[in-house]
Amino acid sequence: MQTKIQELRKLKKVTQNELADAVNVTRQTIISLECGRYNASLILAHKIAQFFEVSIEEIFIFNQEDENL
Amino acid sequence: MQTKIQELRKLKKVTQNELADAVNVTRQTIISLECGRYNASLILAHKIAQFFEVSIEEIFIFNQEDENL
DNA sequence: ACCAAATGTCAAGCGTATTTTACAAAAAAA
DNA sequence: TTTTTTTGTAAAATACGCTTGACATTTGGT
Repeated sequence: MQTKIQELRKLKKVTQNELADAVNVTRQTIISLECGRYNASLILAHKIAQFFEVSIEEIFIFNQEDENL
Repeated sequence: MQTKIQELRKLKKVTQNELADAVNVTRQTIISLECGRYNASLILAHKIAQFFEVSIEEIFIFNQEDENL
């Protein structure tokens, strides 16, 4: 699962820590999402999308390899 | 977390089993989602949205009580 | 070159989404 | 009414998102 989190974060000039605080998770979680290590929960995805004022589909990129849960 | 899964499913005249098979999860998972027992993963949400040809935001309804992960 | 902030890695643990199996109730069909 | 399909419930096991804490590396400013 790829995401545009890092891209949007740099556009908005926000640090990992600031984003983590804003959506109420650990910095670790942000790092892992940016590095594509695992898939966010739906609610976290929604919070991040809200933070950047875009839709979930605009941030998270689904490819065929993500067919597993 | 409320969803419109049941509503869309009945519109499309699809059984829980058929939907479960289509998105590659157990029928239990569909039941639990329809009953709002827990929150779907992002990928599952995406697959369900794709199945019904709508956006994630059109199916899953986020309310303030979902502020926890 | 130095210092501090930002980013990254690793490993153990907790909570919860999802699976599995088996069975019960309701609805539809015959 | 009987049979089959669909929907629901319950409990135990597994998988994985997320946390915590400690430490390493990179980046930028002075």
